[in-house]
Amino acid sequence: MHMPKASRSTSVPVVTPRRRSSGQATLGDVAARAGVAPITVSRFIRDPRQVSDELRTRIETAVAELEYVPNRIAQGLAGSHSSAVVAIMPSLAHSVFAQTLHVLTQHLQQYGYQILLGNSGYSLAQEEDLLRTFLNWRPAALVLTGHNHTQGTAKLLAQLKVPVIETWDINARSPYFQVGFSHLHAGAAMADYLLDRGYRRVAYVHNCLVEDLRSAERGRGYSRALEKRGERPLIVEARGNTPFEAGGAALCALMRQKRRPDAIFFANDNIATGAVLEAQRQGWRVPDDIAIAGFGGFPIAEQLVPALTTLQPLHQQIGEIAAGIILQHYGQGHGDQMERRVDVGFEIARRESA
Amino acid sequence: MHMPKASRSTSVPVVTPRRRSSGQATLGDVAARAGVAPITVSRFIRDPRQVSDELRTRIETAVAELEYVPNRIAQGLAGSHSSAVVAIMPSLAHSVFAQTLHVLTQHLQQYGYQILLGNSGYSLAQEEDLLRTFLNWRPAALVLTGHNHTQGTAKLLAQLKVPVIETWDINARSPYFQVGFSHLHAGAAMADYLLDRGYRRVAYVHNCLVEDLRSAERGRGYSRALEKRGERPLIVEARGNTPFEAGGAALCALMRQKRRPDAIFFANDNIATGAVLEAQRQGWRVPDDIAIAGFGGFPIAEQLVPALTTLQPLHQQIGEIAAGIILQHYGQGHGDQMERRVDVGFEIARRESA
DNA sequence: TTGTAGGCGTTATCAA
DNA sequence: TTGATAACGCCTACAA
Repeated sequence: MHMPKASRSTSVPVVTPRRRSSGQATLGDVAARAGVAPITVSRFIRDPRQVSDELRTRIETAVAELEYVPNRIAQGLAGSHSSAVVAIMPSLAHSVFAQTLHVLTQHLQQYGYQILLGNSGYSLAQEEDLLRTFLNWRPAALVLTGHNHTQGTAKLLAQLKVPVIETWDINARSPYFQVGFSHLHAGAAMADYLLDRGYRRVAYVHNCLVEDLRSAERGRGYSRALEKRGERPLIVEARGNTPFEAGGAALCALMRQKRRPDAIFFANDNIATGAVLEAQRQGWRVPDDIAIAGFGGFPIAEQLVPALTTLQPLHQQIGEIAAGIILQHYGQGHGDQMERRVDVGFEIARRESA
Repeated sequence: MHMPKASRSTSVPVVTPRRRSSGQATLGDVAARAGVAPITVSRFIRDPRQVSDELRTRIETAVAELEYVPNRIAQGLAGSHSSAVVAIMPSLAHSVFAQTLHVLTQHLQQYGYQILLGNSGYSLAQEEDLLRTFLNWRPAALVLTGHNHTQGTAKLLAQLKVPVIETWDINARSPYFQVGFSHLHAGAAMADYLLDRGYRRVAYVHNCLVEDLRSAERGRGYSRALEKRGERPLIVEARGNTPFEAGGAALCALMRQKRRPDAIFFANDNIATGAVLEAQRQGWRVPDDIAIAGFGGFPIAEQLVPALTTLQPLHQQIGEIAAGIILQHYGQGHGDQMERRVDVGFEIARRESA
């Protein structure tokens, strides 16, 4: 038994060391119970093969009996990084980002990683702030959205030794992992599709999220495609309390113009849906009076009457691939691939509305 | 200058202690530079008023010069709690939870809290697992969904000394903070509304998420209301790849029954939307052939043709109120209220579909 | 394969 | 108000 040294010249017999702990079993507790040194348990936890069969059994028993769960905080402090994966999203109100996060969470959780969530509100400055804060958690990896960052962010990222993954966008010059697709190509592809279908006056309508650089990038792709075929681009901002309202309002505004478009490419399926429903209320026929196309491949698009033609990024896997990169970096999961740039691609879901 | 003690009787002159650190300035570095003890800097960081004016100035300078940023991991290990707030959600694929998280994040971020995100997939067992892991992070607060937990979860929660907030549901017996509304009442309210409108054969259709206890609770409310008025409840499960598909399929199935209902109450607006759109395809008139009501007050509901009657929980504030409780507990934010149970209530948005 | 010693960066406790 | 000391729970480096 452990006997605390007597305090100098006082007669106080035994002072129980007051513990600050949370009552959870620790590595030391397991070690004591199994009759081994703490470091052996530590090895067992990280890689059971490093421990002999006999000790392994004893430790396994002790772990089970004490319901021991490794303390990730302590691991993080002692090791070079924690088990936290930082994810910074521009918004969670958008279902696509929520979806990515959902999948990311699911995959990383089961391998013992935790998600530290940041919400940048489409602001690059906020992204940098969040990054500064999160780096103090010594994350095991970073998952960001897009490849546009402030200089400060770039500097911080450059010093990091853990994987950094940029999602949703692909850009040749980034030094980090990327999982996404080219929004420039996507915008051009939909514009080409509409032109090929015979529409000539094609407008592009996006939400007024100033900092959503990806929808702006699609707009650039759209513009280039139109100009290449001798048509004049028309980019309009939609405003409203909800994306549905915004889409409906934008449609009405465009239909009132003297030189009204014959097709509209919306920056996402929600505003496109708003437009389809507004057309229904107004009695405009889609696609005869006005063709409507969306972006995102949201589930609602397929159910609308008429069903919405949309550009569907194959983004379901973005979260999954991002998780895979992290797991593989740390030697977990199934080592499928490890390319620095994964283009998940997109396809045009050709339906009735355009 | 600091001189390391000579190792016992060896002639090795000076062994530079190898640092494993990441090169970041530590509390000790700041203390050395300011000529004070580390603990004094620690106090300064947590509450500058605890330090005399003179030392405060010196420490401030040192912090600035070294660009010192506290290590959250170490704080978490040594302190009674960290600056992380754990949020465990049943899913992020559902926009309502994503929304709550979105707001929670926004509010807590600006006060220096970080969100540790868990995804329980509607499983109480998983919730317990996540909780065990997350408790090692010594969170400053916990935000959970619902008041149903495993025994293990309950035991863990009972030991905690930080605020625990259950969201989305209200139940008188819980000892924790609660922010939400009564799903039992909500279900009954919509059933009563439909009965009051003259519908007699009212069915309830919910998604087949076995563990979504809240939609089941609304179903119970619906059943009670019907029985109280002498009608027979009919509860049906909707199945499909997407909620929209599921709603459409459920509608078709019900319309084919010999004793077909004259009104359907859907467990959420997405499946209700699927039903409205399916009715449109099938040529069934809503509400004349079949009345349709939803739950959730999703933005799409208002835009549909016909617009969807829905029960709208006033849930926008759930995340905000939860954040407020946490901030107030730690003496931050604006001290509005601090009731243990906040009923955000709901209202029936009466529209064309029922 | 197993163990010892010391450190990771901070805060709690107690004493001055 | 300030400081010395010992946690917090684990991991790295090195030795046996």
